[in-house]
Amino acid sequence: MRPLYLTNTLTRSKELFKPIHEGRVGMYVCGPTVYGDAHLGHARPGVTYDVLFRLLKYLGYKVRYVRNITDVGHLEHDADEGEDKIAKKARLEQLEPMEVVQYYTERYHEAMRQLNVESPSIEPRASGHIIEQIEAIKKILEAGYAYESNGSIYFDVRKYNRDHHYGVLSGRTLEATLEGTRSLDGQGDKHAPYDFALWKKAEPQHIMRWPSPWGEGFPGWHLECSVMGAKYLGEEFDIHGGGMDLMFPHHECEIAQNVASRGTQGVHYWVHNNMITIGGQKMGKSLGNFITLPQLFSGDHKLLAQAYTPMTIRFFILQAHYRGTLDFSNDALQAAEKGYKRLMQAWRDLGSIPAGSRSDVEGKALSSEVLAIIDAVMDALCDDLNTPIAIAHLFDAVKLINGGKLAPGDKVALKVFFDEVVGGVLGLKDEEAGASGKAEKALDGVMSLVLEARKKAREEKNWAESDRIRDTLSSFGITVKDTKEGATWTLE
RNA sequence: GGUGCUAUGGCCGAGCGGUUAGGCACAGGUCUGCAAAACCUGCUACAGCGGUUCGAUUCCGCUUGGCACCUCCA
Repeated sequence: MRPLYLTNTLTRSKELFKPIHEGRVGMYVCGPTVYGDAHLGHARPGVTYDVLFRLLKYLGYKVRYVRNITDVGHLEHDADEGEDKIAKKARLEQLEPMEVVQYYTERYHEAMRQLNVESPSIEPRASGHIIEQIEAIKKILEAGYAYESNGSIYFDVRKYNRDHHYGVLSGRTLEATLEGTRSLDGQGDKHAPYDFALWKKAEPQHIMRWPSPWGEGFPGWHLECSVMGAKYLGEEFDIHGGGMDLMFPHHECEIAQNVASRGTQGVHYWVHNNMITIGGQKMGKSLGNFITLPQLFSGDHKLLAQAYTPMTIRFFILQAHYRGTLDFSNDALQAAEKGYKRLMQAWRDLGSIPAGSRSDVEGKALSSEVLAIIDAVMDALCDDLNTPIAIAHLFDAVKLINGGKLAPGDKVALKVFFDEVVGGVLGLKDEEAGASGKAEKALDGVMSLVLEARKKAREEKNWAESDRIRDTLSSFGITVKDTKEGATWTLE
C-alpha cells in the first residue's frame, strides 16, 4: 500500500498515516448545523474530506466515515448563553425545530450531491444521541471534572487543566485562554469564564428539551462529537477532520471531554481545513458576505458575475491545498471553470474503452512518460492531499492526450487512470458528458440531422449557409466546432 | 492585548537551499474557407532590510503589510 502522509494538528507536522487496525480507517468529520443553506465555506470540508475518504478507499482501506448533523445544542453569541440556532430559526419561521432540521438537512444533502460528495457511512444526529450524551456527562461528573450549577452541568476546565493540558490541540495555555476571554459578566451559572456547558437547563419557553437526572434541558454543543465519534468508531479512532475555526474551542473541548469521560484523547490524527475568504476576509455569518451554494449554482448574488457549476466549484477548491486559505473571486472561478473544462475535454478524448481493458494494460510496458505522470499524481495525493500538484501533473497528461501521439496502451492506461483518479478520487465528473434523459437523446438526434445538413453545405462550399446554421445554433447556446474528424457541438 | 498563520509574475495558486510548478489571461506562430478548439513559442515572479551559506524565493532575525483564532461560524 502506498504510504500516505497527513498533517496532524496535534503535532503540527506531517506524519506517516498508520491506522489503528491494519487495513481499516475510522474517520469523523464535523458536519453542519442545519439552520440555514450550506454556503461556499461548507463546500470546502465537504470536498476535502470527500477526497480523503475516496483516496483512503482507493488505497485499499476499508473506511467508516462518520459525519454528523448538528440539530441541537449549538448556541449563538456566547457558547453558553445564546439562543439555540435551530430553535431561533424555528421561532422566527414559526416552525417546529425538527421541520427546520429536516428542511435544511435535505438542502445540505442536495448541495453535497451536486458537488459529487459521497454520502458518509453514517450520518448521526445530536438529537438522536441524548441518552449517550447524558451517560457521558455522568462519567465526567464521576471523574470530578464537571459540576452542577442551577440545573446545568459545566465542565470544570481549571480542574481538568491541573491534571491534563487544556489546550494541547490549539497550543494555548489556560492563562492565555483566560486573557482572551471577554468581559466576565454574562457568565451566568459558570464558575469560570472558560468553563463550557455539557448540559443546559431548559428555560420554560425553550422548546427543544429532554429529561435528564438534572432536570429538563439539552446537551452542550461540544458533547455530541465526543459521544457519536466513540459510539460509531470506538473510543480511539484514526482521523478527525473539521474546519480550522473549530479547533478552538470545539475540538479542544472534545479532547477534554474524551479524556475526562474515558481516559483517552481518542483521536490519532486531527486534520483541519482552512477557510475560504472573500476579498481576503473570511466569509462568515456575522460579516454578511457569505454566498450559499444554491446562489453559487444559480448566479443569484450581487457578488457573482455569473453562475458556476458545482464541478467548477469542486475544481476550484481542489486547485488549492486544503490547509491554505482560498480566496474567492469571479476571476479565479472563471479561470477554474476553463481549466476544468480543458481537463474534462481531454478525459473525453481518451474515449470509451471496452470492458476488461484494465487487464490488457496491466503487465504491459507503458511509456515512461505516462508512468511518471501516474506516479507523480499519486505521490502528490498521498503527500498530505496535495491536490493542486496532482492537478498540475494531470495537465501534463492533458498535453500528451491533446498531442495525439499516445500509443494505444498508454491511452488505455490513462483512460483507466482518469476514470479511477480524476473521477474516483478527485470526484470530478464530466458535466457535459453523455445524453441521459429523453430530451437529451432527442436533441442528440436533431443535432446530428442539423450538422449533416451543414456538412453538405460545406462540401458545396456554401459558406453562407454553413455559417448561418452555426450562428443560429450559437444564438441559443449551442457551439459548433469543426475538427478534422468532423463537426462537434456543445450545449452551453 | 494573547496565540498562530501568511506575504510568489496581470489574476488564482504550488513548491523548493542550486533545476520549467500548473491553471487562467496576454502576445506571436501552426492548422483551418472563416471561427472555435488544439498544438508550438514568448512573458520567468518570489514584500523590504540585514544575516547564515560556495549559492536563498526557499533557513534565521528585524521592519512593514494581510489574515485567522481567543464570541457562533466550515
